[in-house]
Amino acid sequence: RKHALNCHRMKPALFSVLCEIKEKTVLSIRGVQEEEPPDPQLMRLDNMLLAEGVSGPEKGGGSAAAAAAAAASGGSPNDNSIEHSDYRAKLSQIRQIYHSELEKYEQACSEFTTHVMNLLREQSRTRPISPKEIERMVSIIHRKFSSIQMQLKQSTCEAVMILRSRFLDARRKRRNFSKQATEVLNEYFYSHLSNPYPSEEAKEELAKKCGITVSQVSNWFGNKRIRYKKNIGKFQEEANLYAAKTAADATTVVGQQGSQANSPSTPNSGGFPAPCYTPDRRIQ
DNA sequence: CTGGATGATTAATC
DNA sequence: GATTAATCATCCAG
Repeated sequence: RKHALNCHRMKPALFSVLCEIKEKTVLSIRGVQEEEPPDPQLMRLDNMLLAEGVSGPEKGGGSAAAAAAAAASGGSPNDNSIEHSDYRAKLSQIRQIYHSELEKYEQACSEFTTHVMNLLREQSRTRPISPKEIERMVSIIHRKFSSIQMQLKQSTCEAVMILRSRFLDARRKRRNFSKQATEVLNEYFYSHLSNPYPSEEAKEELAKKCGITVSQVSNWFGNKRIRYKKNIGKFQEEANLYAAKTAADATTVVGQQGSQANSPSTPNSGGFPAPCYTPDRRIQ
């Protein structure tokens, strides 16, 4: 009977009528909000992944990328190249997982889609299913899968953020300055105890001499000032040591005027907000 | 392992 | 923008 029905000469006409009715009654009701604007959240995630180089174009082989990055940061031979390579290794790991997952999803999606399409096409022989409806079904499937993809993107973003905070946050890979660097910094600090605020030029000078950055010099002085002020007693010994050191230097290079009142025997007990406020105001 | 030292970050302040 | 004060995260000597 089925076969007889399918072969009936009125069947195509009947089919199209049934499809039309169905479209009018069911599809038109739900098909109102068909077009949704691109999700801003998804766009944000996409942009971030792109910026991090996770979802972007394949940037050559791993070694080539490493070489390029090394050349890009080749200006200063800092020892953070190891950390960077570690960071990039982890990042590429994330990237790999992301891409394989994405591919898996895409494959599953297309598989599922073709499966559903075949099923619907098969059923359309006995049931009124218009091509439009199949199309709709496909778009529904795609939307579902893209929401899954968004979850993947979200979790990938999270992983990248965690990685960043672990590697790029310098606090986590703190190295103490070299002995001579702290020597130089302390020397400056204790010889300018009445006004331990190096100018920009002085900071650059110190940075160069210590092999650190200007902001590191600023950090050091910020920490030193506050910690000295907080417990002057604890730094007394150090103060005497460096006062003696600079005094020795002054004796070797004769001709130093004593405007600073450097008294090694009686160290300044008042601290640097000294009673004798020495205005060394610099122009900004 | 633990506590102090230390470099870096952050919120508040000027 | 610079500095302070508090805090974080790590280092390191004991």
